[in-house]
Amino acid sequence: MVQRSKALEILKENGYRLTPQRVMVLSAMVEHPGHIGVEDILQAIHRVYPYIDVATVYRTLQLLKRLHLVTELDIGGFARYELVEADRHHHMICKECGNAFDFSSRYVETFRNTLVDEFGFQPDLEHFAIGGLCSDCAAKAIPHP
Amino acid sequence: MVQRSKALEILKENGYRLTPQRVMVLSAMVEHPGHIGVEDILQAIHRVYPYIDVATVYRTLQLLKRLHLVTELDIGGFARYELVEADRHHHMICKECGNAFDFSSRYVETFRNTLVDEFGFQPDLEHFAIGGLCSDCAAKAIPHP
DNA sequence: GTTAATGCAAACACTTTGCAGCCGC
DNA sequence: GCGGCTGCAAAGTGTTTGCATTAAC
Repeated sequence: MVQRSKALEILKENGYRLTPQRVMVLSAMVEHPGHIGVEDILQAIHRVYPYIDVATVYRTLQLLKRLHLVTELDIGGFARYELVEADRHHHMICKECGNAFDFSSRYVETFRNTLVDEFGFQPDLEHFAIGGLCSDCAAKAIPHP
Repeated sequence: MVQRSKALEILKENGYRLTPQRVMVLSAMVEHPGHIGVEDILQAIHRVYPYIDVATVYRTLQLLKRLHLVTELDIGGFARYELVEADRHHHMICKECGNAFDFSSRYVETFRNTLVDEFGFQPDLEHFAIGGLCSDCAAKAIPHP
């Protein structure tokens, strides 16, 4: 995983300033591993520093995305972000409870190979997410609403 | 594929009224096979009947979705819709040119089985889409922007 | 004639942008 | 001290909702 210090270093190397806000966004993401929404980040930081603005968080996330330090996940109406990890993994997002579960990229390797071989399509597996029902919610599955 | 007449029948069977607006939304989708956004639907209908409202289109699409006549695809900031086809397929969406390509569901069957077996997660493969680079755009690939 | 569906406008949630002042370097 | 960064406020998207009127049945 990308440590916070490493990320800060990369920021600096690319000529960006190390502001407390940027550090706090990174800290929030380190402390909350996995997919995290802007609202969550904001809330986490607010406990420490109540004056940070949504716009700053968005701008910071865009910056981190541009530097390939975080990835953006668009499923479900709003964006979630995640620190880039050394061991790539992907997401199953339950449409019922909204929880997200990870699975290792090795599960999709054969699938990926199929797409490349058959269609020459190069899937972007960093942004890969799949919706569905988690085992819990599937158990209490509801008939058609 | 779900024909328009069949879809209208299903609406009727479920006690919904057959309004011209609903027929027009269905017609627009039949004439524009594949993933289509609300804006596109609106534009298509406006050529024939300029008074239809966005809200009506959204409400109609929600209704059709509830009846499993269309599926919704959330990738990329706004929703796209598609008539349910008899032969399920999925989508590769090129991030460069925006084109969408289909691939048959048999390519994901093994992948699906893995998720079910390993995690008990029931992926919703009607809503399945994957971003990436199509072969054309991959060929003219650009280094990091 | 009932009742559901439409159009309109207003509200919504999430995200982006313009700008004056601030602060990391 | 310079220039990038922040906070604030305002605007921009895409989508949803409340409500009076209209039209399908």
